[in-house]
Amino acid sequence: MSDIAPNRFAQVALDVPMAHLGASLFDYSIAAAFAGVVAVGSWVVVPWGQGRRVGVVAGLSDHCEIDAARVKPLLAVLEDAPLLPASWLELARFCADYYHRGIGEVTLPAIPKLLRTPPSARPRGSAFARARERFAPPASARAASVPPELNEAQRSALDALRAADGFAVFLLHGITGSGKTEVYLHWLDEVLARDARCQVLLLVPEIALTPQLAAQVAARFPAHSVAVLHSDLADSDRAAHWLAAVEGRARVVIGTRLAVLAPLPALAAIVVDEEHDASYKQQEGVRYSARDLAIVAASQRKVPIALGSATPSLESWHAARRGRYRLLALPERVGGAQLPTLERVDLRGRKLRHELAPESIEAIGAALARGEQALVFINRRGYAPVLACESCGWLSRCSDCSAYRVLHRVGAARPARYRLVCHHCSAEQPVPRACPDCGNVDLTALGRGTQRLEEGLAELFPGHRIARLDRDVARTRGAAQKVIDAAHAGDVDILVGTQMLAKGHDFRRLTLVVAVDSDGGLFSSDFRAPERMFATLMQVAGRAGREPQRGEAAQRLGRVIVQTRFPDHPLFEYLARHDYAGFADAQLAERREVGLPPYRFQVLLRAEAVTQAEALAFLAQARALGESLLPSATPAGLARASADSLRDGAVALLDPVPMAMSRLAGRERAQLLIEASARPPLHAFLRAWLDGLRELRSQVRWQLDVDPLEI
DNA sequence: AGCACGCCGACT
DNA sequence: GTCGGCGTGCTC
Repeated sequence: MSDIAPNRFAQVALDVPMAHLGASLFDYSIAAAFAGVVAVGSWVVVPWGQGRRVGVVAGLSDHCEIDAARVKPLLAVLEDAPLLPASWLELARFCADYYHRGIGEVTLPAIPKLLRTPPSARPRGSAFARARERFAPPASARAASVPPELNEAQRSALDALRAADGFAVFLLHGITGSGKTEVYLHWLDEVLARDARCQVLLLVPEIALTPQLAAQVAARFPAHSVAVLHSDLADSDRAAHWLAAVEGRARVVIGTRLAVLAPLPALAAIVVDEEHDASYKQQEGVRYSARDLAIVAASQRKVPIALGSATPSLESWHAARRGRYRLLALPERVGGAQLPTLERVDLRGRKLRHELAPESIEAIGAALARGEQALVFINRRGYAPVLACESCGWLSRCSDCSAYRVLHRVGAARPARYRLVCHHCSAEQPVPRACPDCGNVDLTALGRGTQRLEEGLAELFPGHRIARLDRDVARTRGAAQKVIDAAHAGDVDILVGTQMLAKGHDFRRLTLVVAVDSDGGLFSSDFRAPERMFATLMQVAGRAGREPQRGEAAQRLGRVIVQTRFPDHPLFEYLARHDYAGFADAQLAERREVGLPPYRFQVLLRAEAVTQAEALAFLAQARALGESLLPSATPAGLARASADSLRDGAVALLDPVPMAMSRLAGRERAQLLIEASARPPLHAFLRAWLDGLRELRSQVRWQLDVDPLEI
């Protein structure tokens, strides 16, 4: 067996926060005692500086890269731990390469903390044994549920999915209420039945909002154990569910973006629900897109993947239009329900009461009179976005961010108590008794958020039950669910809230949706703002009038009122026609015209420092370095206009600029945009550039964001 | 990021 | 005479 020299060194992946160093693979020598035990995928304990750490063996070799004198020996192999599959290391390697981070920065954070603590630092006994013992799949909320009959469109989507052999990407475009979830569940059920050991992965944007989803899935798959993975789990539960997934004991894994990096040895199919949702993109550390990684995983594992949405991301829509993804359409609501009608209310020159136009107030009153529910949507939490002194012009600016502190009502005490809160750095302060600049005691709350709207609605509709749902309400464990349950039970007449209300809840008595301020995304400097706004409004609108109510032959038609100052904006035309495809195609045409994703690939180099000048100086230096690495055919000082005509394969570095939120938590931030028309030359450039940037040894903190969502 | 080692002010 | 300020440099 061994005419080959034995492997004497292990390349160990460690999570060492040395971004500027670049590497995260370290060589350790393997003592004879471990020679037969250590394999690629083993968990090992290694010395690190003064202490010890758990790492993952990513490679074995008979020689090492550094001075033999510096190499230290492996201290232990965790034999109780499951061998991490090669397929997982392959995905992690892709992730590390694509996002230009160390393999250890990708692999180790994907492992629950409890399982990667060096054994000596833990109480006696194995963390693995405890985690195995602890695993308890979510209890199904009700008895095994009977799958509902599928309609024709759902059946033909299911037919396409079940015919998939090997890797294929499906984009399931289903309007709100068209029963996408049923299609996934039927499909996954069939996949699980085909092979008694295989596993399926279901990714959702925010599991914390829908704890009932796990119960629903558990009820549909009573024969299979379900593991749930998201960041709100207690450490011990996270370890238990993760281990059950890795060891193949859990056959259904449902989770948020972090679940895409769970090692699933027998993966057979993936679903990404609400694939357009921005929360799939990690916004700190390794800034990966879980949706994109899920597609890579499916491709590497040669399994089918379904992306579902009523408003797909333009990236996915484009891929479907090009034929790279297979488009499956669910154009109708289940049960023959009609889509709501959409009306625009022109706010220009109107007298508003509590931010509501007379038409909106009248419509809410009419819905209430019929015993129906209304939803009032406003994407701004708190009481008022800013506190102002009208005599001297003082505004409640945050001392650490380029933003205003938002006036928040705190507690339920009477009279009301308030605080000023920064939504960016979370800094809080009491409301000043008088203007800090001029001493004026009459400070004015400008504008309205969810809390003030709730107050206004109580005044407009006395005697009606009003409930609010936003991130502030959801902060209390179980509170969001309580509001949702109350709404379902019919104990709420008017729901007020942010987009949190838009996600996936069916309120059967809800027939009216009022979007209070819909203009935020129309003229934003962020080119993705219209896409996000369209998706949010479409989703909120989709809450209205979904299914015929009990004892009713026909469904009551839902009604959506959009309050706007730009009623003629094309976005609303598409929205009124429920024409996602028209909107998406128009947006794509614009993006192609000006050279934006998905026609162009973008990467951001972000920098933060004590002063804006330092951050910009670093980026200027980085840019000069970058220009020197590019072929001379690319002229230095390329401006946006000429970047539009980026020739094939070229990479362009734009001017460093302060970020839109230039100051955050006391640090000044700036960024430099890199654009390219093809990925391979872009990534080749980035590799060379990053080597140079690390050499700069700058004191400025910097990071790369590949495929940034917010610019 | 930690946590060393390494040279200059106020204390038992 | 020491305890300790945080400046720079390393971790296979």
